[in-house]
Amino acid sequence: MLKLTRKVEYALIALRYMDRNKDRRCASAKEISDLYHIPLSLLSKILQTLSKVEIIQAVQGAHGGYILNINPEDFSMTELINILEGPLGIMDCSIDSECSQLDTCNIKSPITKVNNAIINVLNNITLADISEQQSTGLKI
Amino acid sequence: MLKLTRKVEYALIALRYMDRNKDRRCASAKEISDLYHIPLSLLSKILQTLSKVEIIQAVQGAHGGYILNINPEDFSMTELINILEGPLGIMDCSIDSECSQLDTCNIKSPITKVNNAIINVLNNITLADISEQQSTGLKI
DNA sequence: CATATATAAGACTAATTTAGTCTTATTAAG
DNA sequence: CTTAATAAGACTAAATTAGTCTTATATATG
Repeated sequence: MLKLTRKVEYALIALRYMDRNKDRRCASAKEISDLYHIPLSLLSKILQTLSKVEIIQAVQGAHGGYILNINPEDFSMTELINILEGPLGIMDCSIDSECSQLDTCNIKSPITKVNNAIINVLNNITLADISEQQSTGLKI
Repeated sequence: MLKLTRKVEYALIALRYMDRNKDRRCASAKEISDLYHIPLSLLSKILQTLSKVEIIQAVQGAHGGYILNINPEDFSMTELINILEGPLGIMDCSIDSECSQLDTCNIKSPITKVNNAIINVLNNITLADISEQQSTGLKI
C-alpha cells in the first residue's frame, strides 16, 4: 500500500539516466534495459508513453533512442505519475466520487486533506531532485 | 498506486465512530458494519488487530464491543498503517533492501527522501484530525 | 538494396496484492 | 440455555500490477 509502481520507478531510472547523459545524442531503451536490468518490452512501453506526451523525444531507426525533452527542474513527480498511472488519489473517492459508502462515509473530507498534502510533497519533487543526488553503488 | 487499503480506510471509519461515541459504553463491530456498509468479517478482523495492540479495548459477550483506548491526538496515521499493513515504503527498497536492481539502482537515495517526506505528512495527521472534521453527508 | 538495430502498438498471460467469505470456538448478559 | 458478541484462521475471489510475445515500421550503414 502507498507504493509507487514499477512503471514509475523504471521511468525515474530512465529519465535520470537520460538527464545525466544529455551530452550524448540519445539513449536507447535496450541500453537502459541492460544497464539497470529492466525488462525491455516493459521499459519500451513506458518510454513510448513518455514520448507520446513529449516528455522525451524519440529518434527512430538504427542508432535511435530517446532524448530528454523537458527541463528537469520543471518536471515534477506528480506529472510523471499522472502520465503513467492517472490522477493520484489515496482512496477511490479522492479521484472520482464513486464510493460504496454512498453518503455514509465519515472520513471523506479529512482524507481529501491528507491526499492534498501528499500531492503537495510530490509536486515539490522534480526530476532535477531525483537526478541531482548521489546514490550508493551508482554506476552513472 | 499510492493508495490506502480498505483495511486502513475501514479502521479510520471505525475509530472515528468510536471517538465520536466515547460517552456510550462500547461500539460493536456489527453496529459499525451496518452503519457504514462494511463487510462484518472484514471489519471484525481489523478491530481484532487493533485490539491486540491495545489501540481499542475489546468487551466480550453479549452487549460487548470495543472502546477506544488511546488519545486521538496521540495516534497518527503512520502508527495505524504500521499496525495494519506493516512499515510504509513507496518502493520495496524503502523498507528492506531487497531489490532486483542489485547495486545498479540510480534513484534509491532520492526515493528515500520522498518516502521520508510522505511519512512525515502521515506522522502529523492524528486520529483527532480525522475525527474533528465535518464530512459531507455525515451521519454520526 | 539488404541487414541490423531501433521505436510503435497492442494483445495476452502471469504474478502479486487486496478484499472478502466461511467456519468454528469462546465469552458473557439476560 | 439462548442470544449476541469477540477470536482466530483457513480459504476464495477480485483487482491490480508486472511482464511477455508478436507484428509492423523506420533508418543508419555496409
